[in-house]
Amino acid sequence: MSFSFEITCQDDFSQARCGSLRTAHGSIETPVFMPVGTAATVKAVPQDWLEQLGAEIILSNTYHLFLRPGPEIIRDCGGLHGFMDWKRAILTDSGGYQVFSHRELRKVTDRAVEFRSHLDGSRHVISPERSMQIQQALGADIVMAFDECTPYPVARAEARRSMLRSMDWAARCRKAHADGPQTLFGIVQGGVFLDLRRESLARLREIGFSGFALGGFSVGEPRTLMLELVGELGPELPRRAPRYLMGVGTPLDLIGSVRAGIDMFDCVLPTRNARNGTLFTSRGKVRIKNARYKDDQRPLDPACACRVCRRYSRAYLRHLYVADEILSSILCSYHNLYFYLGLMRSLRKAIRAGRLDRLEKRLRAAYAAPG
RNA sequence: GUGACCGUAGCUCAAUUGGUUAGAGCUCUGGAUUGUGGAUCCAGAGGUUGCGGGUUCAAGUCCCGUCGGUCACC
Repeated sequence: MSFSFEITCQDDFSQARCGSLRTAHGSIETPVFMPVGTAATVKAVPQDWLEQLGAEIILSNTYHLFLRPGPEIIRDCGGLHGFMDWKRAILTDSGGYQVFSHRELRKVTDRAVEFRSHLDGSRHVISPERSMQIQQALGADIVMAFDECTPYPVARAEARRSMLRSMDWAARCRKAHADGPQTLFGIVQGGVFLDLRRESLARLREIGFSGFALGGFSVGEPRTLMLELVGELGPELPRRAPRYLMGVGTPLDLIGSVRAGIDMFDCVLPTRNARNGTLFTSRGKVRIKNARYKDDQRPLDPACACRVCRRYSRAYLRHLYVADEILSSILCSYHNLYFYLGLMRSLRKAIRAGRLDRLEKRLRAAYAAPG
């Protein structure tokens, strides 16, 4: 058995819990944040820096790797682990989300998704079976079912039709999933309709998965609505399996969802925002391109112990960003991941100490709306 | 020195035969970014049209002078 999940601590005051996820590539302390490495790289962050940051698992993407360089090449290079020389755990997304975000390039039927490559316009088809096949070639420790991400806003009837299609696909993924070291997670859909979400979850439980994800959130719905739904659904997800909220989120989203019993997250926010000059600090967001930092010699976040904050000034970081220097992305991405992974460490610690409230209060002070 | 051409936003340029409140791109300033298209989007600021006269109901546009620039010729 190369995969297992053990709950090591349950918070007395909320649904939050700490756990340990075991994979063939090491164990993972939860709640965990998975940096996003779409194209077999967490953009601008070398693998050994990721190790230093304490990342125990990263996410990569079936859609992008399927188009380039192609699953055969990666398989022949020893799977994603060998290809990118990453010795810790990897989760691959199934490509379902790209079907959603590249809406204009696709055609969805019950059987499969036809789409045109965003790179060269070439035509391709991905079915649930094909997604499983590709993900097997990529060789991640955790693979996701191929789903349809329901957009927002959406009419209830359409949300149900979409959810049922995803559930049918989930069953096909289960069937197509080969025995081996990889483990398969199912994805709850149903838009913003709680009863549809429950129906989706019931079907997934029937099919049987080793982990359960909430998909289709943060697609434009009000943030409070998402947190409300996650607050309801989190505790209803199977207690003894890992619970994964896909694509989320901001620091406040994370803590709110952890309280609802979520164990796993991924989000492009820390890395994408880093490249766009928006940095996460203990005092809230810092937009390093702002003119006020032009001659600011203080560290980005005086309370942060990362190598960027120890060594460089805001003035220098701003200069790198404004001058469009490569080092800007590198340093900012490193810092933002340091912040996110540190936040997760603090969350785990707070759960064990029963002090989640205090941490949330502090975060809220820094990140209260708007932003 | 003589002649020709040109002076419009920080930069590069628009603006119908003279016709509303002189526009755009870039830059600049602020914001967005949630299972990543190294992408993109939104908003804002910025002008005595080199300067001074004149003609006209009306001048960035026509005329005169002046300052500055570029080129050609002495």
